[in-house]
Amino acid sequence: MAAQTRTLTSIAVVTAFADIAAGKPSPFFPLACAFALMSAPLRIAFLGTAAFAQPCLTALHKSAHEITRVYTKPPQPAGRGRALRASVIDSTAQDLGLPLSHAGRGDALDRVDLADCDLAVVVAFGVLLPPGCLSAPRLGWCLNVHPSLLPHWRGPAPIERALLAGESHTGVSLIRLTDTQDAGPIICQQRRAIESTMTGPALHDILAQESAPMLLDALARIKALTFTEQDHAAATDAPKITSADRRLTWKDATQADRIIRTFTPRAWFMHGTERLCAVDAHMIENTSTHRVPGTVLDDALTVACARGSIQLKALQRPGRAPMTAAAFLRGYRLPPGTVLS
RNA sequence: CGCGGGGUGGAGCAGCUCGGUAGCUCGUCAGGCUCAUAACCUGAAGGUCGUAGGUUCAAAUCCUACCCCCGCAA
Repeated sequence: MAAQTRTLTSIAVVTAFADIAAGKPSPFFPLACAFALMSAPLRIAFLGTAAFAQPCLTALHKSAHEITRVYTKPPQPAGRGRALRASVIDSTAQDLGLPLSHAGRGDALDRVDLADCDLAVVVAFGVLLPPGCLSAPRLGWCLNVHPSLLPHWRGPAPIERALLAGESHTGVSLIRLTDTQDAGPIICQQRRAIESTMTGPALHDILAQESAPMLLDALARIKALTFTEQDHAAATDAPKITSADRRLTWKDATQADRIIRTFTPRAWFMHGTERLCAVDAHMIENTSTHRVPGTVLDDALTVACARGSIQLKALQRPGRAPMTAAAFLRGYRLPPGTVLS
């Protein structure tokens, strides 16, 4: 495939130039331009860690481009028991048989050598690249995939922040890396509507899937790409998610619904000393209950909020599996009048 | 060795501290009531109590090891 493309390009270009040199219009000229713009396969270094990066890595591997090396964060203590766990990209790269290096904070990052590739593609890497790396690839820059419509939601949690803010749209941006996080000039963006029932994990997967063809398309046009400076004045922040962000407050049913959808199944609240997770819910609009926010209103687990109310459809208590409200109530007392906090 | 919870008929749970006949809310099946029903009444089927050892006259319950599931925190 790579060889064929190169050969066709050569033939078209040579023929076109021969014609032009001979002083006659060439029918091959447009073809030559097309092939030249399409460009040959690239040698690419891939830097990624989180699951969001997986579709991009897989797509690159299937494409004509050559992945010179995959860089990912070293295995970190994670999960129960704090055993070392390899990143998603770590295991994916191994499955695909790609050359793999670990690069984390500090000196491990110095081992990132981008001089051997045409371009570095950075997706959900989780580590800021040292300034020296940014221009190291042969093309002189690094490409970053970011799951938001930059300059909105710069930072580590753009998907969640967009959903929590009740945005009607978000999307994926391809940018050139600069020394300021997520502030580089934009190559292209793809908008994506956020339906009222969208959940965080679903949106994450959708954007991850959609980013792969965007990336391939940009690589195919690599020599014709244009860079548009971000409107820095319009930038918004998407800080890391904390446990407090996932807690329900019963202030506003709309906001409670967003929190549950964004963080399902990890949105939580307290019942006495028990910490319960709200897995799924249905917002009930325009109901002014005048009850203490957090009060259970009926046998169907409708909970009063200061504004509106919300019905919990599925929940989970610590140590137990998630279950429907009906199943939950069979073994857990949560009668009307109970106040949750 | 980060902290912690759990595994009991098909579902969700109680029982374990203090060993002594398998319990609750449902579901399923059969029958009844009803114009009718997801409602109500009556009855029935269905369980090696995660696995393997140990202690004991006797283990869901106490002891040991192992398997599986989950929450927190990172």
